[in-house]
Amino acid sequence: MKIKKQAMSGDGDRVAAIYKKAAQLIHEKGYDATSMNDIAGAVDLTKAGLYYYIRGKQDLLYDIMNYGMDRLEAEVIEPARKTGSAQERLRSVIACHVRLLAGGIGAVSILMDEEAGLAAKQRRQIRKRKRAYFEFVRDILLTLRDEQKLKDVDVTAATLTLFGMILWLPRWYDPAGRLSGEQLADEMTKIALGGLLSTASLT
Amino acid sequence: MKIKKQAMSGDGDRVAAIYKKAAQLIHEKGYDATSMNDIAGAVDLTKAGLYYYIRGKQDLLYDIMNYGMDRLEAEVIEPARKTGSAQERLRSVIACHVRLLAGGIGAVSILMDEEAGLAAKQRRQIRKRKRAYFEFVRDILLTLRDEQKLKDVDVTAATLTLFGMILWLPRWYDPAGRLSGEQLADEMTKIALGGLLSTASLT
Amino acid sequence: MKIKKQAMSGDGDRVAAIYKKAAQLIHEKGYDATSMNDIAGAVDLTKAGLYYYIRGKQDLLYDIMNYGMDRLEAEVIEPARKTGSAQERLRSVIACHVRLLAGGIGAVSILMDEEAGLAAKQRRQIRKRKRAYFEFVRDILLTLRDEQKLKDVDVTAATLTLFGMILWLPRWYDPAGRLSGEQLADEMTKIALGGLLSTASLT
Amino acid sequence: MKIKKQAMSGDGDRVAAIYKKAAQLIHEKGYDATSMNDIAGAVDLTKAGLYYYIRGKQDLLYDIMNYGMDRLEAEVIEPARKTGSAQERLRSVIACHVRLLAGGIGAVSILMDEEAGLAAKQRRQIRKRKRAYFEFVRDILLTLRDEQKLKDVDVTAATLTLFGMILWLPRWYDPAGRLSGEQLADEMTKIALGGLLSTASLT
DNA sequence: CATGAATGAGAGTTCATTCAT
DNA sequence: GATGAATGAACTCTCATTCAT
Repeated sequence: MKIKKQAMSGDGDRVAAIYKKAAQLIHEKGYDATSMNDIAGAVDLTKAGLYYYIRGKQDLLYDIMNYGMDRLEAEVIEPARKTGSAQERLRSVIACHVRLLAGGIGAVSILMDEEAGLAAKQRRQIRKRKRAYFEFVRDILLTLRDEQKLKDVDVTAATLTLFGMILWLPRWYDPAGRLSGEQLADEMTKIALGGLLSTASLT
Repeated sequence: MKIKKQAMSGDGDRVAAIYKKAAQLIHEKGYDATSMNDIAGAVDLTKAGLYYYIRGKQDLLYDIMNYGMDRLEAEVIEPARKTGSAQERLRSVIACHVRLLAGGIGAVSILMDEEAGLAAKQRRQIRKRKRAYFEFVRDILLTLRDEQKLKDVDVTAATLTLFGMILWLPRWYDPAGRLSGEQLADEMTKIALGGLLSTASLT
Repeated sequence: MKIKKQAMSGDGDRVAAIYKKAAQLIHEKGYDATSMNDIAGAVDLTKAGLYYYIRGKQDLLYDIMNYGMDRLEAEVIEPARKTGSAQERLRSVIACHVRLLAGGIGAVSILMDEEAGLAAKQRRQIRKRKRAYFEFVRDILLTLRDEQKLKDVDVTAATLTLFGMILWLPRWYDPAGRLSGEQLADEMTKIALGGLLSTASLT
Repeated sequence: MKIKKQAMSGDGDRVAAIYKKAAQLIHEKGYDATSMNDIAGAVDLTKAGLYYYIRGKQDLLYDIMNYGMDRLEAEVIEPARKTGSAQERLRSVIACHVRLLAGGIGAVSILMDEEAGLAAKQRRQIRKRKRAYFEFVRDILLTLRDEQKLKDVDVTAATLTLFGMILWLPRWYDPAGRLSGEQLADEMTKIALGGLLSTASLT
């Protein structure tokens, strides 16, 4: 008995392929500039055929973003949650997020850029999940502050500044370039921790 | 005799008002999602009336971006160029750029986001100017490395990471919020320098 | 005391200059493709300024066409009317019309091409004048037939064929080219008369 | 298996119907004055629906003109090429061209009128084909001159005058009128040959 | 006389979406 | 499952025309 697979589960599912290509195209050209025709063509379907698999352009974006958030939670938040100290948790978040983005998964890269394309209700939903991630990281910084391991900075601003470093990455990182994702994760962790932690706690 | 004013000089010029509002709208909704109707309505004109002042949507974007680059060069690069040490130059760049972005000038915020809307020839022009800014900052880091004041990081990646911190700002900063632009400049300078400079050179 | 001159009378009148340039532009690019801006620019006026002299685009076309008909009547019909024999009348019509067209007067060249731009009422008026010219020439052929000087052809078709030869001229004739208007008038008269008159009457 | 039909082949193809109606409308009202809405309405489609079949207005015109040239070459040049003497070749060209135009095929009637609507590259292409036709006919006249069968006229001017007679036809000929296309071809051949050939060679 | 500013109407074109087959 | 055909709505842009100054 065939069971309908979870979207974008990575198996042979046609839907997964559509989501992947769509996410990639949207990452490259932007949501508005990516037409259903572009997407259909990229997965060898006609525009009409595409609609057998998806409900509409907006829903496609919504699904992609939710998939991106799934990955983010699974590969950034979950590992960090299992990590002992706040400092290690922060290091883990940064390194994992950088690694994830360096992986070039369109769905994750898109996350912060294309909210405007969503319907109001969907946007609210996605924002809630993003906010949870933000709070998760901010809480780490708050803990670090309590442990007097944080530089004397505004915690919210610091969190957002940290996000900037990380989330800017899809704009310039070339997986085929000089630095591997792993190396980049190292470099950026170094910079970010250097920027956030008090000098004393950097050893 | 009436003299044609510099575009976006901020005076009563109608064109300036159009550029300003357009930049703001494009910043808020994105270039594609901002229709000429939106822009016209925002400056109390009909769509057709708008075309009395501008040549077309693409040219409008191009003009706005060039204006944004003008401001960037005048208010970030120029002051830094006059600054003595590389370390001070870096501090100046960060603080000035943050202050400029915190000022909420749409034209500057847009700079990094809407390149796709430009014609090929225009894009090349804008890219050249952006590249010059990137090189300017990268050169500062290179100098710092020679002076052994830089952490042991890949200079290019570090420059781009620094840009991420700064350029992400328009996504979240609220001028009416808790932190003034000046405060934010301080905070972010602290974080950025902490992340980039070797521990020894931080006093 | 200044007296309002007849439009396009050839003197220094501003209106005359407008008509002339407009006619020329319309001849070159077609009525629809010629914008009021084009016309205004060609006579060193703004679009708005143009409207001081003319009532509108359609009326401008109408006036130009009437001027063209005036010239046609004065320089083709009138001379022919004063000519003795039908055969000489025909020769005169052909030669004069060719000469007129070779003169490169836009208003005359346009006559047969831009009727569609007129309002219904204007079109009817212009058509009436054109029809009169057609009848005038056709009557010459009818007379020639009675005199047995015409080839055995359908008179209406012959008249229209004759018109074709002549009216096609503005499409290809270059006043700066090899043939003068006078020479061309000779050549075309030779061909046309050869085509229409019975062999016997050609001497 | 459905095979894509040749455009304008006259069968049931939708595209063919569009080309035909479009050509007809353009012939009647001119290219500029014919809107995509007009064309769409004439084939019972919406403006948007029309774009399923064609690439754009300019390309539509280009395709129509090429089709017109195809017909001209097949039905005027080809038959003449197979004809023995130059004199017979000339007679054939005139008669065939007249017959073709009398057939009321919009695409052929348009050929000489709407070049201005084409893009530069397209115009060059169409001009090349027209020029070839012109040269073909001019060569016939040159041959006739060598055979001393031509009146003493400028060959280029004579060719263009001949074209005038023929190409003017769509302006006035009514297929439902008194004269059949066949009759008209006879009449016009008589006139044209009478006009061009030396008296001696007319028998 | 002439203009700067503005507009309503309409142009060509694209696009997400639908539906019978 | 997938498509060819079609559409309504929206978009960018142009143009003839007007009017206060």
